[in-house]
Amino acid sequence: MIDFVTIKEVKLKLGELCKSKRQSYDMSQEDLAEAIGLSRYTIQKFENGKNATLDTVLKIANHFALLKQLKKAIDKTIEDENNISLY
Amino acid sequence: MIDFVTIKEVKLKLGELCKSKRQSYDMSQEDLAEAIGLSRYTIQKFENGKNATLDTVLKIANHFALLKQLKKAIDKTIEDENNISLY
DNA sequence: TATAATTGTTTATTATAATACACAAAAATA
DNA sequence: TATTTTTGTGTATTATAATAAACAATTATA
Repeated sequence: MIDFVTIKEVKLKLGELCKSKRQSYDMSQEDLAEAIGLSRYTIQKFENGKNATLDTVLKIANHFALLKQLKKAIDKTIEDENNISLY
Repeated sequence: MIDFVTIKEVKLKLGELCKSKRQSYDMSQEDLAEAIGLSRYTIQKFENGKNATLDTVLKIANHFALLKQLKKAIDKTIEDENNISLY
């Protein structure tokens, strides 16, 4: 399995997720921006795969109730780190 | 289940994950910084839960081969969005 | 315990994300 | 089709993340 994932790809995916969630809530970019105290331009850029700050990403994730899921994933990754493979 | 997860918590968790991965590879902050072309100060701040850019986070994730896992998680979240609950 | 390595912290500077406008293009809707 | 809404894009300014360098405080190791 030789499928590389690039940083750019992930940024585009994150933007896609934001757009997908936002539309499911019937919100415009303006609505979302206002709801979480960011400018529409920041949302606009994020949804199109541009660089952003962690705070921006997490504010969006928080608004769409994704923080718990994210924390769990991080916890699991840390735990996996400690369990040395038995094989 | 009323367990809130805050943005600050997640940032601290991400820093913890970075430190955990880094140490498992027997790298110092300086080693990691050099390996991915960032300054040690940037790694230092990230590991201690400060704000960072998405690029910084993804460069670190990429170095520890976590991008594929991340992309999968995003894809799954997007898919879940489209599958309206059947219950 | 002395030495070396790593981490934490400070200051000044540079690069860039975020903001606030405005306006055009595109999409939705009346 | 006309009107409204939403999205995309540009420019200038502000806020702040990233860098670089030095030094103190810890932690590891000889």
